[in-house]
Amino acid sequence: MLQVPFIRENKAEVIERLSKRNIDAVKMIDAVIVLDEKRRSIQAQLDTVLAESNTISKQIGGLYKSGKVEEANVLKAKTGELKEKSKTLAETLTTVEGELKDLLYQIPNVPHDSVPVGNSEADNEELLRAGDVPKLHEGALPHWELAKKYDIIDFELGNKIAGAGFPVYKGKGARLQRALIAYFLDTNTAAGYTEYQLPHLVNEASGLGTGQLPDKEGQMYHVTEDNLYLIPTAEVPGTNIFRDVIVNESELPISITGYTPCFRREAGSYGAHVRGLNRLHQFDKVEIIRVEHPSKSYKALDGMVNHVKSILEALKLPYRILRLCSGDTSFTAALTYDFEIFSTAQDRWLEVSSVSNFETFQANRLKLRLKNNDGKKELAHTLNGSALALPRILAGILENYQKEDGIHIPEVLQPYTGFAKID
RNA sequence: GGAGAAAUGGCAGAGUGGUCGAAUGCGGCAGUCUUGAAAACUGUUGAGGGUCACACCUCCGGGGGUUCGAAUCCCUCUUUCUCCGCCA
Repeated sequence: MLQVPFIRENKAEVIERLSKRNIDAVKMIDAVIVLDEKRRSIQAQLDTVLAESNTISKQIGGLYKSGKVEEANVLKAKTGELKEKSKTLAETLTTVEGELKDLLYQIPNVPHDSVPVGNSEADNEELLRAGDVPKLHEGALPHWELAKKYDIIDFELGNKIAGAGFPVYKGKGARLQRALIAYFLDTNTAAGYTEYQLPHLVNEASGLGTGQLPDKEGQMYHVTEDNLYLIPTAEVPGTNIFRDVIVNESELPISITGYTPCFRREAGSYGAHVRGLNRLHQFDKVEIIRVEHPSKSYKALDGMVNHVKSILEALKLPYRILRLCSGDTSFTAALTYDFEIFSTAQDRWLEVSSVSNFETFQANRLKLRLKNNDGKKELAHTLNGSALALPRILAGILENYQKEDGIHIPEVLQPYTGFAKID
């Protein structure tokens, strides 16, 4: 959520920057300013009425004490009118505040200056391509075939138990999943992130805090009985640790990591591109989250990018880094870098991480503030990224590391898997 | 799930209808003292709205009500604790 004072003071700039997202924000921004003025004017009127009413109440108290009941009753009669007035004003205020909030919920974050203009993923800017694409033997298979051949992932079984998009990992497949989670967590904690285990269901306030609600309501599984949502990413419970929190500047940066399963309804996805592990309703992910001082958040973002890079390099997977274009950058993010690994067997790039700076967009909804060293309060910046999402990493390992005699496990993972080959 | 108790500032904890945004202690911050530190002492220290700045308004778990006036009374929801039941 953008900050109203920022919108008010930088109206033209906000509209200009939002236009990068192909949004004509003129009407919305004007409406925000009008509603905010209305809000403040009504607030002021209400305050005046309440002030008068408070004064009279105090006088009545004094009169009663000195036994002047008659005079007190005269004043009492006066308060009825004030009460009516304040009630009406308070109702109007609630309405206007609601309208303003609804409107603000509809306005996405303003993209960072470096974000290239574009409509789709085709316009994303490739910044780096690294790692060797292996030459596979004749008859190399895509991961869903490999999964069947070595009996490590059973998609049909998952289908039976839950439905499409809920794979069952077994044997060395299950162990490899566990190894990846442990390896990622160890790597992240070694880099200074504190490990958390977080709830997998969250309440409505948390969904609003990080921006999944109301914008992406249909993408989350909703447990209506208890009004809870299954998390689509650890970003939601992880970032909401800091909802309604004021941190001291000296406590920054805050760096946390956590493994969670992620649940996504993926309404509207279909076809060959969602085959196998490419798109799932339930998958595992290790997330990194940071809370930063605004002056340091972009440096932190670079640090996170380098961290993810180092993991992919350790796994020896061919990858590239993209700077997402305005059309592909999510609603809440100001700047996002995507990591993709190249799957030789599928001959396509697979997204494995998305690292974003949300600046104050989430913090404003979360009311996550920092008290700087001068004692002044301002909104903090939040960031997060995957380090990493499992399914496509697994797909990449299976496909890129396949040899005729089986799938060779990347060296760094072997201490975690306890085996060097799946055959 | 049943019975009872409770929810107040960073923490602990007073406050049961008016002068309470709220005693006191701890913690935090600043200062005095000290070569420095500790101790001791002094001062200061919640959040939001509003204003150029004040004034002023709101907030004592959430929501609603009674009253001229609510942290205080009533209703309701949530959460926590104790006991019982069930249970990985």
